[in-house]
Order: sequence, then structure tokens, then C-alpha cells
Amino acid sequence: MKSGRRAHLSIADSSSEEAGLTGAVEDYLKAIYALGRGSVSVATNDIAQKLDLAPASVSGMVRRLADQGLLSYERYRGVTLTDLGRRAALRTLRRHRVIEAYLSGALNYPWDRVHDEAERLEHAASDELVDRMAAAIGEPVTDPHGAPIPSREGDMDETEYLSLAELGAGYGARVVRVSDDDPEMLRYLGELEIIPGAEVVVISKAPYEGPITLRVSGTMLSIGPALASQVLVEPLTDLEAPAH
Amino acid sequence: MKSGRRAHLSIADSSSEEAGLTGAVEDYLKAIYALGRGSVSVATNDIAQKLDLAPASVSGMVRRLADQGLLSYERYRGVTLTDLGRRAALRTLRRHRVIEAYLSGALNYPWDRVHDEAERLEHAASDELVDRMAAAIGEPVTDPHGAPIPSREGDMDETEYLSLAELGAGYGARVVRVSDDDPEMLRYLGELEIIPGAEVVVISKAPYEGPITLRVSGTMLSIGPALASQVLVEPLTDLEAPAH
DNA sequence: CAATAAAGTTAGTTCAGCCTAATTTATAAT
DNA sequence: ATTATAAATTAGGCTGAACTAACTTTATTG
Repeated sequence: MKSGRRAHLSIADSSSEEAGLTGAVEDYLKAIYALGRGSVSVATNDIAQKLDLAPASVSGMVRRLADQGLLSYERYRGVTLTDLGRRAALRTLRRHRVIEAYLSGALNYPWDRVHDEAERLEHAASDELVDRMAAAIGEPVTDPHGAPIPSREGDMDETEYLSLAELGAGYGARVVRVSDDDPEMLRYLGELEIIPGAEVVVISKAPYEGPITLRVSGTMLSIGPALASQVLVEPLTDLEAPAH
Repeated sequence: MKSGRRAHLSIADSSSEEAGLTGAVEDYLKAIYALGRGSVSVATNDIAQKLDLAPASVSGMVRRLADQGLLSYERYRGVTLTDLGRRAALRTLRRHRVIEAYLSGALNYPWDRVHDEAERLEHAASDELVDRMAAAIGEPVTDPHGAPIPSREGDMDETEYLSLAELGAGYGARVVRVSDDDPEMLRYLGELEIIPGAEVVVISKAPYEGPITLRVSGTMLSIGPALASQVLVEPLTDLEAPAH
């Protein structure tokens, strides 16, 4: 091999220079982390579905990732991130969410478009840039959709929340997080003011997957359970069964 | 080909979604533009050198770029950008320089590090992001090194400037631009306060590529011609041959 | 104007990531 | 225990973008 060459090794040397992972690898790790909440074993088909790839492609990549020590893998048995892989995943997650928060907070990006932009920038931004962004907007602890931002050291709040669909009629709750990858859904939720921090009260739930009626900032509205399940909430204990 | 697939086609669909050029292609176009000032024919070997690639690699890529209509190419004869190619190059240049200006202006990035960061981000940032950045810092017309930023429409100030090495002894000038890709040199120039906007007076020039003595913001200093040739200036007609 | 140097090109490889098609393994149901 | 189904894997191919080694063109110059 000629030594000084290779300005472009695809984008291999792009992002986290420290780690030297390609964008594709970072996406796999993120997906595996998301599916396995960090340590549970993940099915290759689920990875394929999440990344919109053919299952065969995942089999191939997963072997390479195992060779690189990013995950452990037994044929036909699913994969689990190693410590190295988990840390890399969290680093990418931090990048992604800091970038989202920055775009929203500093550049007034609408919340339904930050995800796609961050999806690309997360592979190109240096740690220094990400840290400067975080500092510039006051070290946020969540992204614009309420997802927790891992610390520089790789710790992340893993609290599990209830979804709005699971909340019983009569209960009040505060919205903590909404799913971030469907722009249209985000625009709709925004219109309804179902955003992190908002207080909602479940007025009623129709049976058989029927509509859920809510009061959100004084307004009544009802949404389907598919949408409600994408909204995570923290029940307000002091606001049970309000006058109705 | 399967239709809905392909989440990762390398980074092909990343950057200027409108154009769908890969990062490598954008780099080639930028290099060719820089070498040919837009319309002059450029030698493939020069491209190879600029991008730090083997000449053979350039031969291959250049053919593909010609197929895509981005440049015109005759074997053994060098390449010339087409209109399409030129516009793509200027789009990338705009991205690059707006990003540099933004990093410097909004995030306090030191001017010797903005280039490398922008080099990666320019392939990932959307036009919308670039426009928002430009707006956020007041639509700058140059980057932190004094290089002109192409307009959204693809026009760029192509004024040619004299280098400090070419300026005669006794003449005063204003620094308009310094070359941007050597961090160490930039740090040194920064220390000397030889930065865009600074006024310099050439006190004397030693013969045979000897040192050039300058006065910069009240201080005397001397630099070699190699460095001086990287500093572009605009002579101040009203400041000739100052008392000395 | 031939000899050589310099510039540029082909040919053939490699690697990352993807694909489809065919096959294998694991699981669940009779 | 066999068999159907679902999940996962191999096998084989393709593209983009690089490389080396060997060859061809063009340019230079005695």
C-alpha cells in the first residue's frame, strides 16, 4: 500500500475521528441500540427492517461488526452490543440529539425537520463541534422531541415512560417525549400542542382501539391509539380523575 | 432493482439532495474548479495531486463525471467543467464557506480549524441548513479567511488580487484573503495579525527570495516569500511610500 | 527527427455495502 | 416425530471509489 494516499476512503474517516467508524456502521449500532435498549439480544431481521435493508445485507455487516469487536454474534441467534459498541452507539446518539437540539434551539429549525438533517450531520460532525453546539444552547438534557441526550461520558437516562395509549381515563399526565422520525406526525402533534412539557388529561377511551379523548391546554380533542402510543408521558399523581 | 430499498447508497443521497452527488464527486468538482478558476482546462495529474489520489484513480473518475455531464473530457487533454459541473462546484463552495463563516461567527471556532470541519460538513448539510446559517450571521460575503462566498444563485466575486510577495517595497495594502488549508500557517498568521482587513506596509524586500519586512498594526516583522505569497492583498493607493 | 521524459491511461484488484435467489436452521403445530 | 413456516444465512453479483503495475501518448530537446 502506498502510504500518504487515500484522501477518500469513502467516509470512513469522517465522523468521530477518534473512532473511525463509517456512517453505515454508526447507523447499524444506533439501530441495534435502539432495538435492544442497550443490552438485550437483537434479531437481524429487526435490524434490517429498522434500517430498511435486505436481511442478507445485515447478516454480512453484522459479521464485520463482530470482527471489529463492536458486538457479539452467534449465527441464527441475534446480536448484542459489546461495551465498545454500546459506547459508539451512545456517542452517535449524543451527536444526533445535540444536533437536533441545536438546529431547533439556535437556528429555529422546525421540529419536524431536525431529525433528517441530524441523521446526516451526525456522521460528519466532530466531537468538538457537537460539544460547542451543546454549550451554545446551555447543555440541553433532551432533544426537541424529549429524547434524553447521553452525556459526553456516555451515560443516558434510561427511564421508561408510559405511553399516552396506556394511560387510564381520568388521569392527567405531562408529555415527556414523542417519537421523532415521522415529520408529518410531528407536524400534527405540534398543531394539537401535544409536545414535551404539555399537560394532558385523558377524558375517555373508546373500547376496541377506539379514539382517545383528551384535554390539552384547555382544548378537547381526540386521537387514535396508534398516535397515542407514540406519545410518552409521566402521570401526574396530583391530578387524578379531574372533575368531568 | 428493488424499489423501496437503499437507505445507504454510501453517502450518495446525502448532501445537496437536489443534485444527488456523492461526497467524492463534490470534492472532485471543487478541486477542478479551484485549479481551473472555473473554465480553464485542468490536468488530471493536478487533480490527483490536489486530492491526494493516484493519477489512475482520477482518470477513472473523470470519465464517470463526463458521463454524468459534469465536465467535458478528451483523453490526454485535461478536463473542463460544464455549466452543470460549475454550478455544482459553486454550490459546494458556498456550503463550505458559509459553514466556515458560521463556525467562526456563531460558535467561536478558531479560524485554523474551521476548514477541516467544513470539509466534512459540506457534504452532509442541506441547502436549507446552509441558508439558515448564512442568515443567522448576516449573510456574510466572505469566509473567515477572506474567500468570497458564492451567492445562492451561483455567482461569485472572482476578483484577482496581488499577493503580498508581489507588492513592491514602500507600498501599503489591505489584507483581503489568506490561504485556508494549513492550520499551522493560519495560527502563525493570526499571531502576526496578518488577517483579512489588516493594513500592512512593505518596508523592504531582501533580494533572492529573501525575507520581506512589514509593518502590521504598528509592529515590525518579517516573513519569508513562501508565506507572503499565500497572503492576498489590495494595494492602498493613498498610502504609497510612507515616511520610512 | 529520433530518444527520452513526463503525463496520462488501461487493466486488473480490493473493499465496503448493498442486492437477489437459494438454502439452511429453528420453531411450532399437528 | 414429522412437517410447515418463519428467520437467518450463504452464494454470487453489482457499484463506487480507491489502489498498483504496466503501457501509451504527448512533449521536449539534443
